[in-house]
Amino acid sequence: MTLEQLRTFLWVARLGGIRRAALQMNVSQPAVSNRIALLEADLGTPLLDRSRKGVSLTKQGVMLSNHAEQIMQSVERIRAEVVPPENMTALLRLGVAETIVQSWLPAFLGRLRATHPKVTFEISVDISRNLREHLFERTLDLALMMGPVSDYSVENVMLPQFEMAWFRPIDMPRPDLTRVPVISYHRDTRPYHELRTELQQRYGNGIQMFSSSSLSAGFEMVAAGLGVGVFPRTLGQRMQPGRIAEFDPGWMPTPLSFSASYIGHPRDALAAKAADLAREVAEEHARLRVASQTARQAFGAKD
Amino acid sequence: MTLEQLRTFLWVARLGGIRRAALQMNVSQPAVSNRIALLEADLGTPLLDRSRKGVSLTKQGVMLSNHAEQIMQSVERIRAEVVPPENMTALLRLGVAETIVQSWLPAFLGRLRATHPKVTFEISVDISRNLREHLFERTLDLALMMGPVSDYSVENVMLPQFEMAWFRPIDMPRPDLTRVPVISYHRDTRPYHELRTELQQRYGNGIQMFSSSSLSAGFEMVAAGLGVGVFPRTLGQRMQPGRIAEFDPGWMPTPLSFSASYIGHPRDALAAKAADLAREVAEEHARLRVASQTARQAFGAKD
DNA sequence: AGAGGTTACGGGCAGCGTAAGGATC
DNA sequence: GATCCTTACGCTGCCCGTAACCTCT
Repeated sequence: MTLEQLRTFLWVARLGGIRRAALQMNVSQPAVSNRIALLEADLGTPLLDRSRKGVSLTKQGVMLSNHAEQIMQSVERIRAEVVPPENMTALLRLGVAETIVQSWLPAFLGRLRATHPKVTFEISVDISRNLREHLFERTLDLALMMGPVSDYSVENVMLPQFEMAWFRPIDMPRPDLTRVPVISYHRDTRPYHELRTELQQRYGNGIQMFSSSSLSAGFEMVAAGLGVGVFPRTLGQRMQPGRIAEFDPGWMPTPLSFSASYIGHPRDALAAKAADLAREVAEEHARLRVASQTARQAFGAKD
Repeated sequence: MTLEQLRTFLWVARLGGIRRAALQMNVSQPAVSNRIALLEADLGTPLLDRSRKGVSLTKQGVMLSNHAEQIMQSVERIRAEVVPPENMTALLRLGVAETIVQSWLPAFLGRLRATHPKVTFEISVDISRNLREHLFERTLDLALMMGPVSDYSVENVMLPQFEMAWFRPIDMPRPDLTRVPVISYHRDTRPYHELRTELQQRYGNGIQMFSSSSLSAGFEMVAAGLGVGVFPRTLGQRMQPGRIAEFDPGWMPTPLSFSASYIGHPRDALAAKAADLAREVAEEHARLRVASQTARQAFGAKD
């Protein structure tokens, strides 16, 4: 019996197929077949029922999987507790929503890199819907996205919310929402849809909306006078300083709720640690923003 | 990280030396060295402190050993619960006191062989003192011996006691203990010493004792008229039928207490199972003996 | 026919034992 | 110098991937 055999067996059990496990583990399908065969020979009992399409566990297979899960949990704990963070060598496939990229992602990566210098990153920026999908496909280890993901298999660490604000071009003092386009997030995102619903309720169907999958492009459009924007307040403070200004049409969209989400089963200790660090950094960032915002408001009042 | 590395690490930790672990595991000493080195490289942290004679665990080593113990416990449970007994292939090094050999060992081996046909035995018959020693040296997996062994590392399953009885040659109606030798167990056993002390207290130093490391030889000596014997009652009933008889000099030695003892750490599931089976068989055997003895007494009374 | 699993087979490399080389008492 | 561990170095054998084969729907 080897850990590799047990790990392989668990993937076969979880995914319900040798083929799928092989794909997941980046090895050939016969290799997986062989590992299972060796494990069965070692234990002297069949573990898989190969009668139907794919495979299912035998009674012994079920018992084994329980104990094997325990073992893998202990292994994870070893990797998390015994290995000093600065010697952790791993790959963290990180999915990030653009709002995060534009706010505290650099700070987060810096901190993570400082404590875990040997961990390599693979960062993909995408809309939360796709990130969630990749998380389920297990092609992402951790997603910093609009959340939480309400699925039993996913662990969510809640992050500070982002308050939304209206932005106008600096030379458009009193925008009329029924006449200028409203620019916001990508069409397939939740804030876009909430905004659209709200706008329709308030102003009817005449509202024109532009969506941008790039936040900086969205801000650029506002700055260029193409329309008004609905974006997180903290982003507006630095994306186009001097070219845009906040305004208040009388109502605000609901704040954006974010989470650091990762698959809980099998648990990835690094992802869990990184998620906690993300919360830490994000909360610091939120405090700083509030402080600087207060300062700015104070300054603005004087101005 | 492999199970073999963890298992090796635990032996090194337990025995406090790479050399000792290698000896225990029947591999070369550099092989153990290398396994530890690989494990340390994998975890990116030293696990052993090699400054002094032998080795001691670092802080990380202690943490690892806790988790590794957990893992090995799970592995043991797999071997015990998932593997069907009839497919268990293992070596059970069994140490047996001769009293057991002469009473229920055959029945025990038969039952064990029936439930665990693929387990091979290595049986050594010796006096309990030596069996205990070999248990500590880990050259025995299970000892059926006079017990219990009062050491924190040893698990004891208590077995039925053996009542002692006095035996005389059939043609020596009223033996005089001050004039005929008393024959019993080997000189280095507890019953021999208890008997000797008791005899000295009752009859003074004039008593002559013969000891035999072989029970059948002891009985043979009694049958041949060399002296009287003190042996378990149930054995006398069949060792020399017709040539010896019980008699009562007015007092009886204390019964012999037996146990099935095995090392509890690391736990050997097969040894534990076998110990339970031993208790079962021994208790059945005791019940049968009592029954046949009652029958015989009834017959004797009629005779 | 195609999806999913097993068997067959050559090749690479992980890990073993032997033997020699430090370090520490 | 004795004891204990590490390093060096061939060699074996395990396990992988490729390819062909089997077996269901």
